[in-house]
Amino acid sequence: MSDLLERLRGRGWRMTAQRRVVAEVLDGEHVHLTADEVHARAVERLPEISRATVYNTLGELVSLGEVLEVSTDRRAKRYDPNAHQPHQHLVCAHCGSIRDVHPTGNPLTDLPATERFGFTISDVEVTYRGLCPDCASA
Amino acid sequence: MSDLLERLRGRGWRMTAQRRVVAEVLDGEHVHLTADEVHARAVERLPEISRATVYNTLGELVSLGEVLEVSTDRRAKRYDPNAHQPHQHLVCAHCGSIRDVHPTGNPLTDLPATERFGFTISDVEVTYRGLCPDCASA
DNA sequence: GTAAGTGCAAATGATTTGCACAACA
DNA sequence: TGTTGTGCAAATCATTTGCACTTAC
Repeated sequence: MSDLLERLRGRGWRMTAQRRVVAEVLDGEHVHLTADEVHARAVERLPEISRATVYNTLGELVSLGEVLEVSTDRRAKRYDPNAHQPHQHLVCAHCGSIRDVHPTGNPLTDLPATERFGFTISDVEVTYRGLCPDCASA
Repeated sequence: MSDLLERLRGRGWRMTAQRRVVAEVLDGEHVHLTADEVHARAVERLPEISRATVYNTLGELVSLGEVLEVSTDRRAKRYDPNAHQPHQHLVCAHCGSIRDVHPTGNPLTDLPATERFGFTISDVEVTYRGLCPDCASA
């Protein structure tokens, strides 16, 4: 419960029914949804919301830095509302589901200059891959 | 130069001109190509090769475990021929290019049982994000 | 000779876009 | 009231597929 809505309002984000619903669907989730899943849940609360609006809104939240875009495979991108706390991802190799896990004292692996090939590094991501309980038992 | 061709022949992979060219294009690369880039380079050597064949062949190399599929964003997947040595990736947030970097004694972060949420973990990936020299200077 | 690979073109799935209409500030 | 957001439908991009043809073994 990080009160995404609160933060957005504080930033002067123009509020509409559709935007509120999208933010509400995302807020506090630790299992990340695809744009289509967000749309499906949004429709439950606001039947006339369109897919395009959900895509636009998600894209906007990403550029505001309030939501992270996570792509793990060629399937749909997933949206992670926990852009604040540093965390890692657990990804199911079979169904593509993603959930957050929290840093366990992992040494923020640093890359020596000789291995940077001129890149300016701004972020390091750690992803654990495996099977989620549902896929493992199927 | 890991001689991908050698290994494939050794595994009894049915060889054709198209498959040879695809394997040759990938072999030894440390900067990873998209399917379309592989196709473009393959066409230079074998003008009549089709995109579908390149896709088929790449998919096959992936299921043989000889090539790794890397997806970092919603752009095209990229193919990494160094499925053997463990390594990490350096990704340009702007143009999407990817290159290998080699482990620098980083402790393969382990995830405690309490943070696994029932997942069976089989792999850990580390990705460095930033800007490549070209995009940084642009 | 025959199973397997290839090319083409059409199909698919996720996401984006153009544009007329509607609604927040 | 004017700028910004919304919905629809059509467009785009990467990738996959169906199917008749060709080829490695």
